[in-house]
Amino acid sequence: MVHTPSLQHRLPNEGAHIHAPWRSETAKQAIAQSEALCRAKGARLTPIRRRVLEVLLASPKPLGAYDLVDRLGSQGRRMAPITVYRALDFLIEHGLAHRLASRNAYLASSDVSTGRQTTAFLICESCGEATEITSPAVADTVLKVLKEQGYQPRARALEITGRCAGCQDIH
Amino acid sequence: MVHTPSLQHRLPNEGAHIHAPWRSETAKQAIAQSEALCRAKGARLTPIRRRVLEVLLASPKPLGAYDLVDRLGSQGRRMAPITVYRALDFLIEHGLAHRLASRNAYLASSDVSTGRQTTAFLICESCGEATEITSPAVADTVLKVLKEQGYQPRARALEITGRCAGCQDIH
DNA sequence: CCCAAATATGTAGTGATATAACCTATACGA
DNA sequence: TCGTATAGGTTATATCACTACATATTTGGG
Repeated sequence: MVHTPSLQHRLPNEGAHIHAPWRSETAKQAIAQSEALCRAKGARLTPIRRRVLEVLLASPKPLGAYDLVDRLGSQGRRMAPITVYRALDFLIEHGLAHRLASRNAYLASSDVSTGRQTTAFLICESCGEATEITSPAVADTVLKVLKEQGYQPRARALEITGRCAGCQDIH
Repeated sequence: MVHTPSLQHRLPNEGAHIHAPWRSETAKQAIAQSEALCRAKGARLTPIRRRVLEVLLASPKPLGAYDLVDRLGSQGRRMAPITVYRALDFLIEHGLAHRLASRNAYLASSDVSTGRQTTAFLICESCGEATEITSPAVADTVLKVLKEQGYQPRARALEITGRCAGCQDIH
């Protein structure tokens, strides 16, 4: 059991936050935040990168790189895979998107302000939906374990697989 | 850098255990355990599956599927990738091996007796070595978060990235 | 403003990972 | 021992990701 009162008592549910970026108002807000963040950093959120981010934000589920190719190319000429990968690299590097290694899929960061802290993804093995959470309890525990083993932590994403509430009884 | 278990497994660390299956005695023991486990379950640890497991056990680092193809085929005819993948499927299904999604790599389960409990892997982003640990603290925290979000837990592997003690100062 | 350097994108090809489809061989129980 | 289930062989292909190099665009210094 991990005790981190200073972090936990401020938040309900031990501080796990969830977000719903694919709803259009929220997505607009996310784009605005991303633009602000890039401006502040001198990073260039070009039209291509912005479109990739928009498509990711518009999807409730993580998308594969070639899914993105398809969706981005629906209007006009098909985009080369490498172009999408480059845009994804940019977005990930600046904390605007994440890669789910266990699914070879990408999703928009739902809360840009958290930056590159340790976040966790709950991934439903049935429907594939992913919920991004920032849980101090998880972060603290992970940090502690890393420290114990002499590892220098690198803020990365934790992928936790389960079966979401809507998929409990299926199959 | 390889750490000797005798130095680490008694750290005051909330009970996180590490293992060193690639040392031959330990590997032999692991094979014996695996055989016993398969017999008990009526699962067939065939020669191919056993060889794949042995190669995994003999490696201090996770191996890619095609690494396995190379190592297994060094004597005699090259094994088809699908054959290795099928063996890996078997081993993973029975808790004898794990897949590290973040690296597209596979490693032997270092403690067969823990079965399919929640285990965690500390993966060094520099040298690629992976340390399997079973940490009650991590398991509890993850379970709690899953429960909060209405997820039904599925015992899976957690991949935690960092930089191991031996790679702190490099690059 | 113009040019040079840095950054971003286009284009073609390839490497790396994983599986499909179909068939044959072997093991196991009735 | 025969039939079924499981394992493995063979060929081809799907899927994911990147290399190498050319071109275009942006940006800052003169």
